[in-house]
Amino acid sequence: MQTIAPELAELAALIADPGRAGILSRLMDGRAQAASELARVAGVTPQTASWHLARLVERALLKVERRGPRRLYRLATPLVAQMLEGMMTVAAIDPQPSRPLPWIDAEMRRARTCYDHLAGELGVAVTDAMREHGHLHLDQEAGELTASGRAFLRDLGIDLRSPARSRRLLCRPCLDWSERRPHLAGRAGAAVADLALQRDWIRRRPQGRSVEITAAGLVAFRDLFGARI
Amino acid sequence: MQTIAPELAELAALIADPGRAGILSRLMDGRAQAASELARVAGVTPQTASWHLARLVERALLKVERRGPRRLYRLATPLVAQMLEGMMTVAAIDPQPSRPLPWIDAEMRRARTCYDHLAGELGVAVTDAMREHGHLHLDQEAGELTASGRAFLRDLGIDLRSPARSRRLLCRPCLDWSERRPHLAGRAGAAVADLALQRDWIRRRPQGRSVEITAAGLVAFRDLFGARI
DNA sequence: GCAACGCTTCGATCATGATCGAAATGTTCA
DNA sequence: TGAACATTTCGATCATGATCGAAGCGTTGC
Repeated sequence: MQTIAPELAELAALIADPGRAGILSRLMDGRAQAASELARVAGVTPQTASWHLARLVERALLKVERRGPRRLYRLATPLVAQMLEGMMTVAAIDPQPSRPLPWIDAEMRRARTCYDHLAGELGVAVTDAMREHGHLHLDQEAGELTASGRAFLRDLGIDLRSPARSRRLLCRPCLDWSERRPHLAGRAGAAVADLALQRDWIRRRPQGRSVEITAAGLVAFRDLFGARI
Repeated sequence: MQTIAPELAELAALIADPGRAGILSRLMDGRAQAASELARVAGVTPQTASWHLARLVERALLKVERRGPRRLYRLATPLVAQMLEGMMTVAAIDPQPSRPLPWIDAEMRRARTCYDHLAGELGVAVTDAMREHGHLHLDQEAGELTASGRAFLRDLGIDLRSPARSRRLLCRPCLDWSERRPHLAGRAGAAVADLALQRDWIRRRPQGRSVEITAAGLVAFRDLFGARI
């Protein structure tokens, strides 16, 4: 039975090193980072990080662009982010009753971006609020934006039309590994996160992929979305 | 930045061994298999397979049930299957221009089950046909069953109502790693696969997770679904 | 109870790959 | 052109874990 198992193992081996896992995790916000920053989060020397990065690029998990004397690395495709989402979900479950759950950084748990959409308590609260207001149907597997939801996002100034065809799919669930419940992803989720950044409801923290909810953001998420946050 | 990276690496390390990857791949059809069968597909001795299986169970990727003198292993949750789907998708891409694509077993490419739904050429053909008949909207991220699609499945004898609430989500895409295009998954996909097995349109092959399309199945998929297969 | 069978545990061996110091490469700016 | 800086390459060392033979355990059936 010739199958894909060898490639699967090879891919997994690439993620199996704590340094490389840290690098990939750091890049899950979709932005590009310099090699030195990635060496820092991986907790290794620059030369070791360079070795790791070369392997990740070679296997096309990352792509690199030169910006002056530094090299910026980012996830090669959204597919890689989606794969990592799925792995983190399983990694966070680990329902070994005896073993205590890993303590997760409070800022990460509170609010972060997951590639292009909101995650953490914030992401789940916004999703729950939209669901309660009838803007959204969502379960672990699938999601659907209602007419009410389309109108709601339109009123917020989000244009969901795109150069694609008229009938479009906007909404998918993404299982939040820290909250263990689904939050809004897909085009609609990305649009909400974009809006929040543009209106300064959230700000990216200089390091890590957690975000800070501004005072204006707290008001907006509560009043506009009805989120309990 | 305390994050989930160490757990991610640990999880990946578990999949990074070719033997364990083969075992997990073999179990992707959702059924339980005996340790000896899994040793065979992994290409290792029974004692080595036992060691691998113990690690996978300990980390809750698999669960085991004793059936007489033998032990049957299966994926612990659908979440594990979904994670492996995502990894296989990335593993199959590997767009290194120089390296030739792995040759994929013809039977696997033709038709197989992906946990609970159809995959391979068959899965994609059925999905495409449903899409062309307006039963389905599907892109890489999200999916939606139309009213026409609900009626179509109802006429086939598929009852999509479940003990859950009335407005339900049935449909998600699953990126087919051999065809590199999305096929139908979620509750609707599982229902179609169930139907095909019940009506003997497909038969599970004794070993491996590829399935055989019967003569009746070929007719059914072509005439009932309009699939080009 | 005993034999047959499936599976697991133990112990020793062996290979792979992660690491960092040192040095080289490449880019920018003066 | 030369200095400063980011990153990569090279080489040697070291730790982890995959493997299988041999032996042990547990279940079934006679």
